[in-house]
Amino acid sequence: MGTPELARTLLVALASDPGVALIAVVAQPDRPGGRGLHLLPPPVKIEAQARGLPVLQPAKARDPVFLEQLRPLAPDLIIVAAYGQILPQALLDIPRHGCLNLHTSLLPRWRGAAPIQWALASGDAETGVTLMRMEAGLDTGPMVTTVRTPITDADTGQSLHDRLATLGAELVVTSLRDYVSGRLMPHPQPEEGVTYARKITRDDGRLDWTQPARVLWQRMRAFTPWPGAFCLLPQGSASKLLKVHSANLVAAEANPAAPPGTVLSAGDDGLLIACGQDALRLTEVQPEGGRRMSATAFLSGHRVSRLE
RNA sequence: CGCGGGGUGGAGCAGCCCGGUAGCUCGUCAGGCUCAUAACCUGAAGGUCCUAGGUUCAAAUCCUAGCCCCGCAA
Repeated sequence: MGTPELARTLLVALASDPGVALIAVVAQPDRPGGRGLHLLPPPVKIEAQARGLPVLQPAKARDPVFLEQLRPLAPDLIIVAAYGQILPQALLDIPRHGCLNLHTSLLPRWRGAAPIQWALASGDAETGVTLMRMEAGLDTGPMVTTVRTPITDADTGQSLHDRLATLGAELVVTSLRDYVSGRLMPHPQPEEGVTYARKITRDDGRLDWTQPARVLWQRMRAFTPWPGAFCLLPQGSASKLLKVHSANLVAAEANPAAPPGTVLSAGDDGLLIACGQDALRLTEVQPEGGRRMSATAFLSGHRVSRLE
């Protein structure tokens, strides 16, 4: 059971394991998306269909009709990755070996919806994936295995996601047999260190210049590719959106007088913006309606003294 | 028919409403100055103004259709 790219990666790994017999794939229903709001099938569905696997897409996983549909399939095990819905106990009880969840953090840190992003946004030095036995609670179940990976300055939500997806898929494939045979026993999560990774919203991408530059830099990378980082470009009475694709952290030279958002300098090396503490050098931006471009290119057609 | 912005020398933009001389910043090239707030001065090269029709004496500009890029929304 899963929905987005993470689940697709896992599905590919499982499908290539001759020891695993996939019975069915469960994903969230197709949702309208993209320009024009066409109905888009989730990545895991596309992959499953390409491999001729049955796909179930219940509107609600707790729907009794769905549960009765699932029960006769008699799965030994259900593996879940970013399915996107709470699974009721009645569902967790169906497989003989229970349900395993692949969670993209080092539990109990960052339980919840957006663990990859919040690990990055919070400046964690490392993160990882946890394979855990599911309980009714939100990511509270006992852990089977874990893989750790350091977070580098170059990491973004995208790069971390891809890496964790690969690591996670390998982890599942390598530990599946030991779990089923009982050689790998789940152990409870520590009670210390629990944090929650709440869902990301559009507004999380908004750059608040009163924040320290380091925080903005971390959030920028965390929220790539979505919602990305953006601020407002004052234009007459209105304001236009300005996305920031890449930026560097710059230690503040003495410039306490400049209010946050002030353009400290602009030139071939980008746009230097005053923050609550230190400064951020924007090197690649994208004005609303335009394509992404270097800050230098942007400056050729725009005079800007302040961002909001 | 979800909403909206855009396609103009190599790059980024203005001009379009109110048709009539191709503009600005950067880059390139040549020269000057001598080291400059992102913005020193002078000169030069470089453009089928996305495409196809239409209106007009005249279309980057108005009308119609199409292609391409992007933001919001998910």
